[in-house]
Amino acid sequence: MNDGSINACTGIPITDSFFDARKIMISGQVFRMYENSPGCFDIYSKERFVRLIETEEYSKADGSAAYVLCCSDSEYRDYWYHYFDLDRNYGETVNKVLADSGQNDFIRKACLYGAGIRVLNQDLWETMVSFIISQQKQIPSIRKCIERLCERFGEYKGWYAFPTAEAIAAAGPEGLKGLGLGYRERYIYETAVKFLADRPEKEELLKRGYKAAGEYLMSYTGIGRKVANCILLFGLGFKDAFPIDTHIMDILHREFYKGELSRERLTLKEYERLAETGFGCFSPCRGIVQQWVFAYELIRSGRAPEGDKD
DNA sequence: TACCAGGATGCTA
DNA sequence: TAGCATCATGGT
Repeated sequence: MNDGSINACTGIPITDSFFDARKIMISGQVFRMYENSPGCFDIYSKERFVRLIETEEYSKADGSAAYVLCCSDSEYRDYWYHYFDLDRNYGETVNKVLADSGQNDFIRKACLYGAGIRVLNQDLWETMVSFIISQQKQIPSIRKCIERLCERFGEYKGWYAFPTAEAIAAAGPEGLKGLGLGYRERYIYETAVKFLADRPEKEELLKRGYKAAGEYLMSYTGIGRKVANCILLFGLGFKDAFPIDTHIMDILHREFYKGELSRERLTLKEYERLAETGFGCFSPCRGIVQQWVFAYELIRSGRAPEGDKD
């Protein structure tokens, strides 16, 4: 992705104990994060790029290696600090979840595994497109589609920026062919057109609240309940949003459902009830726990994606 | 070859 | 409102 011209690293140390770049990368919430070489992570967000390097120069409280974020003070202050959710105390969340998880061994293990996974605050438009693409696709395939989309429509700045809605809308409904998007081509094109017409502002959607913002997102073609919850969680910062996908359904059925129906025969309403039963106690940060549980399930089942470049 | 993937849509009853 | 078939494409 990066052509190699971006190597300067002035360095902002990140020594938070609850920060694990590799786990964040493979956790399925972000698709443009790569481990370039061992301990060296490249992250692209909207039109921005930053490099995150694991280093012995700084250490976490437990003595393990911390990180250096290669950007200026102002870039860190204005963008990446919030992007990595560094204004949130994850230690408190971990302790609360461990205390509230009761006798549920799966949640305890997921919390201990996922404690370094921060729920990133990503760009609204980028999460809308990314999670429209994500439906019925495996994570490596999602990453490839998004990269091809960036290379075709993104502005080149030494790396490819995420395409603007203008660029995708201007390409027309036929312009998205050949990227491996399949039936999602129409969803993305129509979403770009509506996004340009509405020009939704993040702050305004936040004011509307979780429910109304979700309903607005679902007015786009290709955004249903699950994708809307991903956008609410990763793009708008509603940390209580709880996306229910196939993996979460597996978990809910296996760990919380005590009935006789098979996994396929349970209705979405029943899964929502199970989610409230199992995870309602973690409000107002159910989404963070969801992300830990999701990531742990990927690892546990051997389906975690590789994060390195092709 | 058959099946599945961080689902959504449109039709039918 | 619920249940169902269908929707491209890539990977195993």
